Amino acid sequence: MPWKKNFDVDTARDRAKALFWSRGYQATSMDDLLKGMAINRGSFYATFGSKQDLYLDVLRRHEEHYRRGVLEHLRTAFAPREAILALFDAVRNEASGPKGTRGCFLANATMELASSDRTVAKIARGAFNETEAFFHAMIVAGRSDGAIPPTVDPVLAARALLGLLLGIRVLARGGSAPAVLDSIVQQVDGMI
Amino acid sequence: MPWKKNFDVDTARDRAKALFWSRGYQATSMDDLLKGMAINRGSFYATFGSKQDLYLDVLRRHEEHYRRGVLEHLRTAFAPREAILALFDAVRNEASGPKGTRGCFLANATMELASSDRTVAKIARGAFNETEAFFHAMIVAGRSDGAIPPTVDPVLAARALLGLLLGIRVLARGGSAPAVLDSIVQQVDGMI
DNA sequence: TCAGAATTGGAACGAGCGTTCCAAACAGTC
DNA sequence: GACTGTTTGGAACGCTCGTTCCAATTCTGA
Repeated sequence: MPWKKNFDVDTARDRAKALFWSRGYQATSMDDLLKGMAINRGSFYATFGSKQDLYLDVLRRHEEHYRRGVLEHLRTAFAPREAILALFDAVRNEASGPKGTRGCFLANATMELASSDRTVAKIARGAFNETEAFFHAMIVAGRSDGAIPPTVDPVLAARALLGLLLGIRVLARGGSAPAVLDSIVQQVDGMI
Repeated sequence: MPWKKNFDVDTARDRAKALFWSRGYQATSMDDLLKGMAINRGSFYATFGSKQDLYLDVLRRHEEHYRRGVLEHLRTAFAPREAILALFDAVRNEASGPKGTRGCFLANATMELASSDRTVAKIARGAFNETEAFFHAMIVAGRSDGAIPPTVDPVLAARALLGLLLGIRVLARGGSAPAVLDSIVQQVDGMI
């Protein structure tokens, strides 16, 4: 029997994700990756295939585990209206923190690659749709339990919230003042 | 005295802008540029300095002439409330058209380069601030002329509108359905 | 008509890219 | 302790990148 790799695949992938997240796909070179992941070329190609394979793998995992997990957590841990506010709050806090200019992994991927890479475009579209569906479901439920006024149109509001969520990320990546992000979160509070 | 260039500098720059806009900075190679601009290396470097110089030049011109021009036009051609709606309408229409996936030049530049290039970050920040100021001024004026209810907070709403504007662009670049963009514009109508 | 000056086209460069390849190192099995 | 099959580290590859350089070309002013 062969021996096991002497590095942790998940750890290496997480480090790669951090690099892709803050620098983007093209601006992250193989040398950056190898140094950041603390492995070398042979191990990299044997384990992850190629730079592109790794990126898509990271993107898919982010999308299927991280993002969905967050929404699922919000769905179960909060009342509908509070789930929406908690999401915006979390994004605001993250954007105001040290890693703020990383923005949103999915939004970054969309802006950089969606117009040239169909796989990325497809993943992004799916993520946007699911997030919109999350907002929609929360608004419908919130109207039922009385926390959200019935004047709020679920379809319209859900899409507007999706737009605001992405907008916050762009502003964050551009280094906007936290006060601007605060205002948007406050506006969401008044909107639903 | 020397002779004149036998290509039009402005035309060439416009063509370069189109390329940068749809593909981004890094993904546009020198060969792409030379072919698209229909000039050759010597002329390029003699006229525009370098790829980076040209990009920053294009970005600055877009920012100082195009974007400011649009806002100025809206300011003078429409009543305050209608100016805001007209802006969103224009963005929606552009995003639904054939060039929709280009997104917003400024937003694209921010996402791709603001975290690594201070000049880009500075230009973007300025543009965002001016756009926010435009919304703020229109809301204040709209409240004065009665078109916008006094319950709308100028600061909060202006920032939310800025967020929505950028969000629309991200969704557009990701290839979202026009109906989603329509909904957001509709939501803006109800928001102010 | 000719000298002067800037443009033009294209060859060439060095650097960096992602990737391939392979000998050496190694863990587990017989 | 030799065999087996992977992993490992690093040299090397071919390609593309942005840029430089220069001889030929082209137009203007004298």
